[in-house]
Amino acid sequence: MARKKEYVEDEVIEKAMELFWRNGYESTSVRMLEKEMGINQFSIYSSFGSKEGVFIQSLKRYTQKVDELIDKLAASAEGITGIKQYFYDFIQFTQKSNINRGCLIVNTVAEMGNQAGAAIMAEIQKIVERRDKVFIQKLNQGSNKDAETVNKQVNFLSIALAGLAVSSKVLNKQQLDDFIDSTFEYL
Amino acid sequence: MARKKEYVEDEVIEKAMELFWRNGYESTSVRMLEKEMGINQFSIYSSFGSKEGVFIQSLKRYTQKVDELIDKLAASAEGITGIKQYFYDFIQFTQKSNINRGCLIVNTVAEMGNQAGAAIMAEIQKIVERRDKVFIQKLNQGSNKDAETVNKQVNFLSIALAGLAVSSKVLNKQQLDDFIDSTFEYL
DNA sequence: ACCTTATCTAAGCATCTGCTTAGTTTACTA
DNA sequence: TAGTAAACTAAGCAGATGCTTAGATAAGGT
Repeated sequence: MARKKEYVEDEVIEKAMELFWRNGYESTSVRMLEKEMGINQFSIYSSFGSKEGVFIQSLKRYTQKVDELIDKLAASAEGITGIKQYFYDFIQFTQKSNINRGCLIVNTVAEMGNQAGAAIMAEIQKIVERRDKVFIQKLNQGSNKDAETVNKQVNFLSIALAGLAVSSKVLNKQQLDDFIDSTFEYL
Repeated sequence: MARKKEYVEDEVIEKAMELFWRNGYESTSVRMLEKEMGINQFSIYSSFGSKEGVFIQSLKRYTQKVDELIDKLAASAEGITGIKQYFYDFIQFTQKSNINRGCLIVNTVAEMGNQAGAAIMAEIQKIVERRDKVFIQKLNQGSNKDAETVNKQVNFLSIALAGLAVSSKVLNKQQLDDFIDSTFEYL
């Protein structure tokens, strides 16, 4: 009946994600996407509708990757030590291939703040909520803190992780590791 | 002999700074600067050379403002409590006028990472070094920790502050205050 | 083999980007 | 009051921006 797509959408989104991750949303042009994804602008628009559409799919792909890290934490027998390991895993995840790209989610918050479109906001909240849920679970493991305390600890870890993500763009590994050490010293 | 400028450079830079602070470097166009600064593009280029030139001057103006907060801390009799107050002062400083603009320095790091031009990098390092110096001084106040401990604490505070700055774009005051509480709980 | 339908290429759209330049206006000196 | 030098206005530059569209190409059912 009709012609077949010459590309797999998941594969080209992976490449788009890398580009947005490195450059941010605004600094990534459709021409750059075209080159990196290896498909024509027509195909980009017919598959994803708009530049923002490509970005949202990239965010979804990104959250899938972060989900794997969260899965590992959730499956771990450790409590707080497991969360600490998540921190280490996370900075390793962001620094693959010698480029200081930070975290796509944190980068996006920094770039768009609360002016981000609803679909983007939704994607960000989704990953944050899932992560916080597992953090809470791990913080409760083998102790009986009240909900308020745990809540405050999750809040602390969340903002600490954001700091780590931005800072990873300019600081060295030692400084990041030291920060993680300090963060978990009294937790 | 010649005509007078109809604007004061410091005054128009103040407005440029506000714009960069809200929107970031890339998302701020020369046309937007023209409107906000209230002067023609010719004047912008004759006074500051380029868009980057305007940005660098904006950074300098920003660091002057942050310097006032650091001055207050340096003048304070308090040690660690003084640093905690600096954290509160800082989030208040970023949130003037109900816009969640975060911190211009942290925003710039998030946007450009280590790809920032030398002049921009220099300006960022200048303010960070000055702040860290005062932090160290305050951490040493009334205690005899070894240099390594203090160094690690400054590193911790620096990254925590970055986290606070990004997070201030999407979190509420209670969450930010709770984070500050947690940060200084065991320091 | 032919027709339908989706996918491809590549050129094009209006608008915006950072920056420049020709020509006018202003202020001060001589 | 005439001359000079800087600062103004506003039009314009080439190239980039996000997105669209006309026409060629290919895959399958009949």
